[in-house]
This record gives sequence, structure tokens and C-alpha cells, in this order.
Amino acid sequence: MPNTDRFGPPWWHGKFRGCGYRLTIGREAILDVLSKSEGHLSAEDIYMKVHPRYPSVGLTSIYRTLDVLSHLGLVYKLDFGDGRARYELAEGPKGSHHHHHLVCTDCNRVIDYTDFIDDEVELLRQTEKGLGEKYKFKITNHVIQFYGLCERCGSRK
Amino acid sequence: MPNTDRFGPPWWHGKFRGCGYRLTIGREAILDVLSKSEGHLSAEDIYMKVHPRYPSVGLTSIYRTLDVLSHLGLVYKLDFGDGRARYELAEGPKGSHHHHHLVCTDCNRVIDYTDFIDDEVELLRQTEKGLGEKYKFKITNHVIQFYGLCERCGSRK
DNA sequence: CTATTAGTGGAAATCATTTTCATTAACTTC
DNA sequence: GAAGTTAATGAAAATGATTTCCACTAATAG
Ligand SMILES: [Mn+2]
Ligand SMILES: [Mn+2]
Ligand SMILES: [Zn+2]
Ligand SMILES: [Zn+2]
Repeated sequence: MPNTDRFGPPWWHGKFRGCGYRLTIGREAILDVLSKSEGHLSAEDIYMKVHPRYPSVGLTSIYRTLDVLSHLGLVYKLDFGDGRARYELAEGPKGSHHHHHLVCTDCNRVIDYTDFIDDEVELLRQTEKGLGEKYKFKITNHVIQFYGLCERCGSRK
Repeated sequence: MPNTDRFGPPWWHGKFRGCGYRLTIGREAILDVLSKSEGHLSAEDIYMKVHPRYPSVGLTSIYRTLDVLSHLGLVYKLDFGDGRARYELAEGPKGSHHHHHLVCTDCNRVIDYTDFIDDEVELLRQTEKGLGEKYKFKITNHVIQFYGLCERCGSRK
């Protein structure tokens, strides 16, 4: 049930309405699942979480909605090398919980980290400015990912 | 023709031999194409460049070889959001030409940049160290990509 | 040179994502 | 609230990059 924790409509209604998008059951259900789940969900993961409560929402619409959400900047579409796209909310109601990723190239485990984020973000801000000017690019987003072997895969010989 | 610009065998022979991999025509041809091409080639791009000279090398082997090369760290496998993996040489004979990417979310154009790289790389080194220790991760690589609208797509209304 | 077996090509399979199209339901207007 | 407009949808089929299978080939060791 697309909850509003009884303090007015979910925080995303505004962003949606402004862009001429209709607010459908499916879209709400998907945002609801994303905002209540930890981790990096694939389209099918989301489908499986939405389906029990809203069996009428099809996988096709999950894909379509994720596409809209990522174009709206509400959701990040990520690639961790396991052959399917994964999604996470760009920011929660309390503002952004910005983080970057550590990806194991062996088992595909992903760790969110926020350590060092401040220095990184500060540098990124400058870099974005410089690059934006030099290449006339309107930068809206960045991805930083470190790849390597996680504790388990690294020690396992 | 897997060239050696007549100064001994191509620089990658050593890396290969050490790991128990056989040095085949196909593998040489692929490395040769990668080292002589600018840009970010897909498996099929590479196939098309290899095919005229070595019609016996199949697409399947291109995929297999790219996989080996990226596990060896000779090649980076990249995702720019256009539905196929793209590859670039990790470093040329003259050492690393390290760079990061600016990706247009509208037309998928990609710009390599090296500006600001020094500061970024310095910060990344520290971050890698900190993260490696805290999460017991053996970090071997990183990806930094900025997303936004390129000059053409940004101005086009 | 011969033996060993990693590597290969081609066809078929896989499977995440996209397309198609007839139907539904959000939002606007009265 | 009812009707009209049309964005959005579900189901099925199509797509297309990548992987799997397997009989065959050829790189390397001895
Ligand atoms: Mn994350
Ligand atoms: Mn590049
Ligand atoms: Zn791992
Ligand atoms: Zn563009």
C-alpha cells in the first residue's frame, strides 16, 4: 500500500505531477517498494515485491516506470556487471543519502560506502564545473565505483 | 597483422605467457585491433575489424578473449548505457593513458577526459587505501563517469 | 614429432529488455 | 459525478547481446 505515513502525500508526488506524468497505482507501488527496500534491486526483484499486493502490475510496466524514474532523476540505474540493470532511489524523504560503491569482480557483491564521500564530492563538484565549461556538458550525475576482490573472495586463495 | 613494429614481440606477450594462457592468432588479432583503434569498441565492432584479415576468427572467440583480457586487467569493460559492453585497452605500450569519461545520457556520446585527472587520481589513491582497509577489499580498479547532456543535446531545447 | 588439452567456430540456447497493439484508467472539463 | 481525451498498461511476441554446447583444431611441452 503506497503509504503516506499519514503526513500528507508521499514526497515524490510533487516531482511527478510537475512533469506531466500521471500518477498510477503501478508507479506508486514501485516507488513504495524502492523506498522501503535496502539494496540494489533488479526490475524482476521489484516485480516480485510488487506482485503479491498488486498482481495486475506487469513486468513491462516495471521496466517502463524505472525508465521514467531514472529520467526524472528519482532513481539511479546501475550496472554491477551481473548482466541485469539494478536500481536504487536517488534520495529518500529526509534528503540525499549519497554514497558510492565497492564492487567485487568475483562474486558481484556490492558495498555501499559513505566514508570519504565528503572529500570525493567536493572534488567532484570542482571537476564537474571545470569539465562542464570545457566540454559544454550539462552534468547531472556521476558514478564512482571501485572494483576488486571482497574479503571472502580475496582470502579464498 | 599482429605487428611488432619490428622491435621485439608486442608488449603484451609477457603478461599473457605468465598466466598460462596460450597465445593464439585470434587473441593477437584482437589486441592488435584494440591497440590501433581509438574509442570504445563493442565485441561486434572488434569482430568487424578483425574479420577481413582473419575470417576464421569467430564472434564467440571475440567474447571469450575479451573476457580473458579483462580478467587479466589488460582491457577495461565499460557500460555507457547503450545496451552493449564496450572495451578499451587498459594501457598502451608507452604506459598508461589513464582517463575518465563524460557520457551523454541523451545520445550516448562519450568523451574521454584527462583534465583534472591528477587530483582525482590522488584522491582516489587515498580513498582506495582507506576503503581497502576498512572493508578488507583488494581494490584493483575504479570507474569514474559523469553523466549529463552533451553540447548538442543540451542546446537542442 | 607426438601427445595433451586449451582454445575454437558455428549453431542453438539463453534471457534481460523492448516492441506491439488492443484495452484500461488518470486526469481534465463540464 | 459523468464523459472525453489520451497517457499508460498487460500480455504476448520480438529483439539482440551474450553464453552454452560440442565436435574439432592447434598451441605448447617433452
Ligand atoms: Mn547503493
Ligand atoms: Mn575511454
Ligand atoms: Zn566477492
Ligand atoms: Zn548528446
